[in-house]
Amino acid sequence: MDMVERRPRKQSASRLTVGDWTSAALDAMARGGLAAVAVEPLATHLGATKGSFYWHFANRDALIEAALQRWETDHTDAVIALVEEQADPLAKLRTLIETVMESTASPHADSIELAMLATADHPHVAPVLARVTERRVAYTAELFRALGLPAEEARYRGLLAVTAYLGHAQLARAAPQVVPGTAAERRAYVDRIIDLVTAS
Amino acid sequence: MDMVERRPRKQSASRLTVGDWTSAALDAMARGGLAAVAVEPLATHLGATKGSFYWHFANRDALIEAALQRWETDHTDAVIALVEEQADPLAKLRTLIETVMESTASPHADSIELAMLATADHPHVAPVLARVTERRVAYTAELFRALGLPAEEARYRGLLAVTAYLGHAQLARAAPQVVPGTAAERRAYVDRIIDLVTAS
DNA sequence: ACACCTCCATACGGTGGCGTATGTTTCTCC
DNA sequence: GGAGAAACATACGCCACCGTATGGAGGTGT
Repeated sequence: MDMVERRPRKQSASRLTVGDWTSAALDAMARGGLAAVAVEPLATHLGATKGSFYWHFANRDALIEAALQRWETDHTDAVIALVEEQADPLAKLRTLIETVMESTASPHADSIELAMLATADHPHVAPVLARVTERRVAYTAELFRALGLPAEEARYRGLLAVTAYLGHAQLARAAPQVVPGTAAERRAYVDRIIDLVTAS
Repeated sequence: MDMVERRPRKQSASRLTVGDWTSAALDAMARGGLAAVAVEPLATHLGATKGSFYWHFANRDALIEAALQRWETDHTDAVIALVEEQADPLAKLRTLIETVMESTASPHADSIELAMLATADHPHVAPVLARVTERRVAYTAELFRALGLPAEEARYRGLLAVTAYLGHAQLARAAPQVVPGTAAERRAYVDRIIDLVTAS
């Protein structure tokens, strides 16, 4: 019943692993949302059939769970690692906001997150979103604390930063024409937000 | 082919109108998103059958279009009317932000909007969202202009305000535990956002 | 009171996806 | 090189929903 990977063996070219299915699931989610994570279309996309899938997973739900779990670990780790390369707290903060705002890291990941927000009520998605969001607020608040702000104020700033990020993501998708078009304008826009959030 | 209402007649109790169906569609959308706008479940919910529906509408798509159109007109009018009751621009701005942030107007409408954001890519939803968002940014920018800010700065502030609104809506849904819990805290939080956006 | 139009119910065929049952291939190991 | 397990393919029944076809009930005008 557990979905752990067996010992790798030789892994001949035309045989799928649990990882292949979860990757395909995340891809599908980035394109068409959680509803696009459907067994039969995925199988067709991978050049296989359902028979393969139901050997690796108990059902569609198990695939969703596996995909979300992998996204949660991969995604948060990647961003934090990128930010922690910076030395001082202010540089970290700027790097963090610039990264998530411009989605330099991965537009793919951004699509997945939008898809998750679009299905925030889903029993498997909700806890993941809750954890990731809480972690983001906490981490950003920590940066503000390192900048010398008191705990309450730092937490508040973290909340504001995450709010701005989420709002920007929604805005860019719901009405791309209102958001600054050129890279330079967008950069100025992000700078402005950073100034606002970091204003004493 | 046109879906205009016929002359009202007597309208016996157990007969459905186009308006009944669109209302039910918006209700369903508030509960389960666009996917919940399904003909047969709606018919059951209304105590009718598909036969009734397909007399009033050409297909499911026509119902979605009608529902979205009604939401667009009703919703935008309601908020603007409420705000325009205020006298000076600053009071208008505060009323606007407080209203949309606290969702005092209608939690029902808020659910519908979240559902629309969740389906922002849908061919019928996308243009509605684009228009509404643009109108919000423009209207808020107009308020800032009335406060004496230059056009470019006003537009930027309007963008920021809408961003904060959307982000807050997403945050409240994706991670309710991170957002201030008590009414007093929430009020302070909103006040703080207003200060930030209106800061010179 | 009869024909007529409006509104709706019933019944049907079609599609897409889920999950299962049961073969069939391919690898592994001895 | 043959047994057994692992990884698939095929075929099936099932459900939910869409859209159509057709008949029937209820108002409407004359």
